[in-house]
Amino acid sequence: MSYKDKKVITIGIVRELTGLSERQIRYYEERKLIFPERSAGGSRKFSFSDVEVLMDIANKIEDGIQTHEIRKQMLKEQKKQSQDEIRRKMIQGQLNAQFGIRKN
Amino acid sequence: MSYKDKKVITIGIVRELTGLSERQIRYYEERKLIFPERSAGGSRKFSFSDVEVLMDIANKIEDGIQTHEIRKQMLKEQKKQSQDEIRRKMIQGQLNAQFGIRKN
DNA sequence: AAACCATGTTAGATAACCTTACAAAATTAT
DNA sequence: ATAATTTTGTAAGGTTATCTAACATGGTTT
Repeated sequence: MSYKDKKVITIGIVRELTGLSERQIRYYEERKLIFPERSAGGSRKFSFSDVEVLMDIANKIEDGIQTHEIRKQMLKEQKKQSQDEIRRKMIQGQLNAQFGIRKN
Repeated sequence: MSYKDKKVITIGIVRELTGLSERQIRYYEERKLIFPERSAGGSRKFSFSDVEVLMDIANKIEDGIQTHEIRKQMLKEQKKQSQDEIRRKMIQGQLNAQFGIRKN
C-alpha cells in the first residue's frame, strides 16, 4: 500500500488540509462518505486519500448537493472503477494465456 | 511538494510506524537527525520522509553507531545529493542552450 | 575517574480528540 | 402549510495524546 492510503492523519490536521470543520468531517463519516480508522484510544486516523475525497465533498456541498446524493455518486463511481479493474485483469489473463511465460 | 514530505503525522503514529519509543524520537530530534514541524499548540508533526529517516537511524543504532556519527553520514550524503542535483541542472542547461526550444 | 551517550521513567501541565445533546436555519417531503 | 430531514455550530464533560523538565542508570568514550 502506498503512503497515500496509509491512515496516519488526525482530524485536526485534516481540518487544516481541507478547510472543513471537525464537525463536518465527523458528520460526513456518519453519512458513510469516508471511513477513517481508529487508534487504540479511539482517535480517528485518515489517509491522504481521505483528504482528497473530503476536498471533493467540500466542492459538492458548495454546489448544494446533499450527502445522500454525494454517496450515490461515489458508489456509482466505485462500481465503474472496479468493473474497469475486472476488465483489465481479464485482458491481462488472455494475454498471459496466449503469450505469457510458461512455467513448465 | 509530494505527500511524502508533508508534515502531518503525530509522534504516536510515528512510534507505531517505526517501533521506536517517543523518547528516542525526541532525542534524535535533539541530536538534529530529524526536523519535525510544530502545530500551533506545540505538537510535533512528521512526514513519511521523516519516518523513513527514522527507520534508517534505527538500523544504524542497532549497529552500534552513535547519533553523532549518524549525523556526519547524513550530512555527507546530503552534500553528495545536492552536488548531483547541481550537475544535473548544469547538463540540462547546456542541452537547452544547444538544442532547446527557442521562444523567439 | 570523569564526561558523555542513550534510554526509561515520572510528574504535572496543556493540547487534541471523543461522544452526546441541544439549537437553529435551510431544505425536502408529505 | 406543516412535518420531517439535513447540515452545522456550540457547549459540556471526559479521555487520550503530547509536551517539557528532571532524575536515574548502564554503557561508552575521553
